[in-house]
Amino acid sequence: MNREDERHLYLRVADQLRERIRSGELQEGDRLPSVPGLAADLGISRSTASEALKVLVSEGLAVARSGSGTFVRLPREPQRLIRAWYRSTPYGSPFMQDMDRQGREAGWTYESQTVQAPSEIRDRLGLDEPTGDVEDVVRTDYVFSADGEPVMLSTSWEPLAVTRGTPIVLPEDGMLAGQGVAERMLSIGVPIDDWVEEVGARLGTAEECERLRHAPGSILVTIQRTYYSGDTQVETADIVVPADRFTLVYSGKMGRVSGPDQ
Amino acid sequence: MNREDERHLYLRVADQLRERIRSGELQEGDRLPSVPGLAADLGISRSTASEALKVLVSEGLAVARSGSGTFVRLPREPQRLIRAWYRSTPYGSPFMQDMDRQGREAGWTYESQTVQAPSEIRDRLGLDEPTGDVEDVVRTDYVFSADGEPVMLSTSWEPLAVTRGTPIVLPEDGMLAGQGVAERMLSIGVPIDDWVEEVGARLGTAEECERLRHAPGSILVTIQRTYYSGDTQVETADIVVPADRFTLVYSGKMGRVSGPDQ
DNA sequence: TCGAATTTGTGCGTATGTATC
DNA sequence: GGATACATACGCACAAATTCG
Repeated sequence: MNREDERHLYLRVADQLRERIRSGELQEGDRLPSVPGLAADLGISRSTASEALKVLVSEGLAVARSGSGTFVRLPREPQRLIRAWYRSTPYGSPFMQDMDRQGREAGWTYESQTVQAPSEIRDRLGLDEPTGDVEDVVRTDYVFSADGEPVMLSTSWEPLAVTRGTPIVLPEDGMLAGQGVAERMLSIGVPIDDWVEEVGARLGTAEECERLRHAPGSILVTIQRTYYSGDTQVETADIVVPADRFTLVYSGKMGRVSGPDQ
Repeated sequence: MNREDERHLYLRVADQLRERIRSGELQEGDRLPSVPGLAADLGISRSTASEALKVLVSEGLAVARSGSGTFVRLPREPQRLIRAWYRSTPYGSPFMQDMDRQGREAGWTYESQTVQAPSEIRDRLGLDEPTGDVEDVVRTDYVFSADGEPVMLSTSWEPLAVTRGTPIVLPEDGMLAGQGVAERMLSIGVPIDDWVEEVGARLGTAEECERLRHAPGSILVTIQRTYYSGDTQVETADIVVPADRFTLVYSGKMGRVSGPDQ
């Protein structure tokens, strides 16, 4: 298990703790030895003990709670997030459906503001160069949670050219709040025909990890989703989910053309 | 940009450095200020300066080279890998098509062997418990390259129950070598109707990173692909691509059922 | 409600090892 | 070899969060 007899003290201490987790001696939710405790037991400095615990946290095997302790957190089998079936449904957003299917309680918080779209978003929405300081999109930041635990972040951008003057300018306002983009757009006569998702992965920023209550440096799966009505983009969103919690499931029929440009 | 006026010194220093990268003052490959340099310039301790640089490294914006310095490493614009259009085509595998479209020269090496499927693969292929030591799948390991550079690894599993006694038992043998699974299966009267891809991300193992000529610890996007003919699985594959090189593009029409179990 | 004890996190200092130039 | 750089390891102090009596 050990590589090259491990020159560094903090790595050896981390190995030792990891082994106690692997063997089952320390179980999910158990408290790991405290920094001062470890230091005293092993005759090492508190800094070194702290470094060792940080290794486990960065590996996702533990979470540190300030003032309380460091606790074992075994990686769960990632949940499947279905992203290609039944995309349009009259009852709630795709996320809610997915959580329902898995018997978990979905929740979300959001914050909308009207802004001028940055250039990357302009590209994705097919907007022309801005004229002066005109605000031309509604940006909504979501935090989605399952059983009260934050699990997905999303930033949605909707062009005011599409929604201005309609009852759904603010996504989470009015009768169709929480209904998903497709239903809201349909209600103002803009049916969404096609979707495109661009999937990647990267390390989470400090801010993202904090909002997801994840260790800094966690791997995130990123989705850039764009919705089309005919040939025009009517919404685009940046979605991130922690890679250790979710896998995305796409599916389709073979040999069919199913993209927006055909 | 800053949240809650950033209580912590090392985070403020990190912000400052990040801003110098974002603004273009520090470019790809440039050396960031050294730990002692930062400490002297800003009147902070070396430990704090070191912590600030670690933040950028953990965000993937910089790499630290012991004895040399810490250098800016901007993420490259990833290539798009189309995974939902024109899945079945008579001319070459989906990977070849994709590279063609981008004007890059596709290549691959492979190695096939007949083995007994491990339990996880049995699940994915819907195989029963093995009887003794019977070998029941053909496993093929691929390394795909673009312009001579390795960019994608794939391990494919095909049940012998489907291909035994046919000319395509070995994927890269005979007339249909390099033609993709769908064409090969079709040639023996097994049309592939549906595909399912499960997408995740994780750190690459040392071996994977080496085979991809990537730095150890790179983030990989993982795909578990399964092909169905009717209700039976006829192939499954584990595909990995470096997250800094590729994003995956999926697309579809809204509100259609397009999965294998409907 | 308050305070004492504990724990993590941050920040400072120093020293040493080792890689790079 | 010498200078410089990062990484590890030690020490200490204090702040902030949590727990518990």
